[in-house]
Amino acid sequence: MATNPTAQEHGFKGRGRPREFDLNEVLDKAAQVFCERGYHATSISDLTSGMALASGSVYKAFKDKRTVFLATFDRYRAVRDAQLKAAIDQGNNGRERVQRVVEFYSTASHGLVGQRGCMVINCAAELATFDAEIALRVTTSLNRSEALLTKLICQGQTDGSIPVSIDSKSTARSMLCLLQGMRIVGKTGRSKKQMQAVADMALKLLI
Amino acid sequence: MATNPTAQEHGFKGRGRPREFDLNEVLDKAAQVFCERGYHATSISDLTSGMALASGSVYKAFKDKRTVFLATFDRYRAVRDAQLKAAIDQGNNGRERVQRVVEFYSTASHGLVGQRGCMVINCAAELATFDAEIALRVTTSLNRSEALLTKLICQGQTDGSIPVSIDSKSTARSMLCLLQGMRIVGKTGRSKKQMQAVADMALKLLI
DNA sequence: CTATTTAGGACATATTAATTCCCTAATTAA
DNA sequence: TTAATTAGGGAATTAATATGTCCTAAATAG
Repeated sequence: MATNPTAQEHGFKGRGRPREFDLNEVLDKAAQVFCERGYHATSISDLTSGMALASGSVYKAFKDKRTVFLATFDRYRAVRDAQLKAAIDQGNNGRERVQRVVEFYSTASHGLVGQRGCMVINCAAELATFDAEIALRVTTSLNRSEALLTKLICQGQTDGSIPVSIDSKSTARSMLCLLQGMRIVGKTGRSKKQMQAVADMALKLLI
Repeated sequence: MATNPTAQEHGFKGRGRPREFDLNEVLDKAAQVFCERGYHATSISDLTSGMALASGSVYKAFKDKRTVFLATFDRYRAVRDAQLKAAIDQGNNGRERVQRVVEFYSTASHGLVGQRGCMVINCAAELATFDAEIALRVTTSLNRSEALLTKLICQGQTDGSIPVSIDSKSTARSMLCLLQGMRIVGKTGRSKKQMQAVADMALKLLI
């Protein structure tokens, strides 16, 4: 019978009342709260209002606040990685793909989204010396970004769009620093034009 | 009459027992605690053990936790600015001075100090969308760093060590992003050699 | 319909952390 | 020496909040 459409979406099987909310949507809302307030300053009531869920429901879906956070972190990264991949796929060679990445970050580093900041970076700052498991996720995330950049640079060196004279690994790491820094500086209110100029400058690293 | 040497140091005047500890030393210790644990996760007892002061003494010297934090932040910046200035003064022209700045950051972005991270950046991440007064200080701090870089680049353009063809402002902003990013990435454990390579790459922005 | 399962939200509790308070000791001016 | 004053320390207080527990209503399979 499944008159509740959301129930079908989630592939609800057994009897009983099906879940009414979309888990991913809820996690996306949680990500906003965590980005704005950080981990420790976020209370359960901040989460329940942000997620539009009652506390009982939160505790039914997750063990505790930390579990909500970890799930939110993973979801945040999955969404961002998908967006980034879509942007990269629009580039026709290594250099253009790196360019797309840089543009992606400059877009994310201004205005309201820029002010909210990146959840990975915020975690690195707030929790890296605090929670080993979260630190590991942050490190993994940054390492993957660095590896992705290295791959794109190598592609460019193969297809001729990036000079083979540069060291792909060091360049990728420098690029990573620049990108992360953009998101930090972007929290303090820079204009779209200013961050675009930074993105253009970033490409100097590829020479 | 002033048998306690510390009393004289602090210019104690009236009658009564003089302060026994050095305020700056205490704030330096507090900076370590705040860097490692962030603002919200730092309890007063974390502070008292870190500062080697009892809670009563902390509240005699400061209004509340936030006041301790603001004083710590200001002290942190003063110390770091002095160190940075000393490094800059060793450069003989604009380019060399920028180089010193970049080296200063690469040194700070590895090992234990690197893992602890920069208090300004950690604050930007944790408190920028949370506490307006702290956000203002973070913004001011970053703006000053950007202005300093712009000044050094202009010096280089005047003394001929940096090409006049580059845009000093955009370059300074990009450099700022790269430097801040180094401190973020440095939190996740990079080697001295790796960060030095990034520092070398950073100079490509000056071409 | 009936049994079953889940959301929602109010209420209770227990922990943790910020702040206050008070007592003692130290220091100094007179 | 004495009175005044202030620092230091830590216990006590208070406030916040994370977490756990109900109960009711809703939805569903059989």
